[in-house]
Amino acid sequence: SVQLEMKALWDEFNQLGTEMIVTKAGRRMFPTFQVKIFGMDPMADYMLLMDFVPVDDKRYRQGAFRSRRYAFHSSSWLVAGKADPATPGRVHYHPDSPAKGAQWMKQIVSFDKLKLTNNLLDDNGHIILNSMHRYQPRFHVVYVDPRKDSEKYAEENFKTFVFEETRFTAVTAYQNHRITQLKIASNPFAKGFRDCDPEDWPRNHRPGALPLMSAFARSRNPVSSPAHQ
Amino acid sequence: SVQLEMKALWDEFNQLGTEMIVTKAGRRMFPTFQVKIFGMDPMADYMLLMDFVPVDDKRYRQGAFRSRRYAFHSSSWLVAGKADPATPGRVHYHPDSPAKGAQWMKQIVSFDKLKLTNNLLDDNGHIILNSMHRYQPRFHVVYVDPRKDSEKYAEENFKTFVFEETRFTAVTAYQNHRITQLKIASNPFAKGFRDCDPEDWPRNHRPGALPLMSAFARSRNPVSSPAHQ
DNA sequence: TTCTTGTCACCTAGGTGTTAATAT
DNA sequence: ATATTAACACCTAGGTGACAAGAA
Repeated sequence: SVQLEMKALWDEFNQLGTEMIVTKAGRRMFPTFQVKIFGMDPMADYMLLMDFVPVDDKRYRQGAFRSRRYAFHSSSWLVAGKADPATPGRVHYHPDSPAKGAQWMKQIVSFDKLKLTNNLLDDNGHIILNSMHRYQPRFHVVYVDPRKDSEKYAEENFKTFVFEETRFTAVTAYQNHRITQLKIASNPFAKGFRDCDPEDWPRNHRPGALPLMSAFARSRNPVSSPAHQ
Repeated sequence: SVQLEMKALWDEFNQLGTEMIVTKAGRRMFPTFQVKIFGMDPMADYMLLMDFVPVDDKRYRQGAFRSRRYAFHSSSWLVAGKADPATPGRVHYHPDSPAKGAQWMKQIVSFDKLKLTNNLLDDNGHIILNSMHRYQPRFHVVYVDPRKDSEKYAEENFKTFVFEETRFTAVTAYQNHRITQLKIASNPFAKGFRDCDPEDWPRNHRPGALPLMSAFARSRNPVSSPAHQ
């Protein structure tokens, strides 16, 4: 059996509609997909891997609303048509694969080396996704069968785990400002964009508590004026 | 067969008498021990590991000379007595072990995670060495024998490689100023201590060329006065 | 006197969202 | 109008030798 780590954080994102950035060079996921694993044979070898399947066959686009002077993204997604043709999906093997069950079980397994890209020609082995499409991460455990004719038993040596709260929309830029703020509030690498209570997160964070979000406008670079032509 | 990487740099250090810093928390080696491997069975599993054996049974101490106002370390080592009793030496498994021969051979194998410590009670799995003693790094390749009674064949499944130019003295602080300067000149992490030709190293470095060393005295923090009571 | 320890400024290496410019 | 890209400031994380103080 498998237990999703940081489930509370995943839930919080999922409630807003999780978005993951995709870039040409590859971008890590946040939250990172991490699991605790139970019930393996400690002495047997296993391969751990992830892949990503489309949640539906739709392409999305952003709804928007407009103030007197500015246009803002709303948090609503509109269906924009049929999904782009999906190339055969890549898989990401956990870099420690293969390893013994004992090794996998003795600590949290983290897929923090996994990167998402929108570059169809990527040759870095990253996961290729279409922007503005929704995806479901899947986690697979493969028992390395020592028998010569192990192909025959592929079915029974293979187990898949799906956590629906890890679903997300692939984007090249964040569409929902609340997602942005929650990322800034919870990802240590985005600490530079926080503007309040540097102590209070994530140490004292409780799932029920209100996220420490700032107002819409944050002019970190007051030199440049807002773009509105 | 195995080929030592950065041999020219190792030779340059070895000519001066290589020193490696040991600390309580653990310090990496520089140069890093890296090898290219040839002639493995691409489909077989191998474990790669290193250990460190005393070169002799001596403890060393520094010779010194004295100017009118300051005492300097010389580059000469004096025998200071018999070696400290050696605890059973630890080994460092390359973190990718075990892996297929094909995997090991397709790129340089680097032991950059290996750390040296002088803390006899270290529980981080670092290599424990006695300061002021000389050591010879050794590189071992272990073929993972799939046979049930593999213990019987331990001898033939084991191969050791020794590069004498990687010998060094473990120290808690550098003794030979030329070693310090060569480390500063060639280790990217010490770039902050260079004071000349930031372009010229290591890009244009040739084994025959003179190392880009600065003079003895370098007062980076002019606030504090030199210690000479 | 000689060696060891802990702290520090200064780096490498790379993960963030922002922003302006560009592409579609 | 909307989506993508590339450069950037600002972080995390951790590897350097210098230095002053402490230990043997």
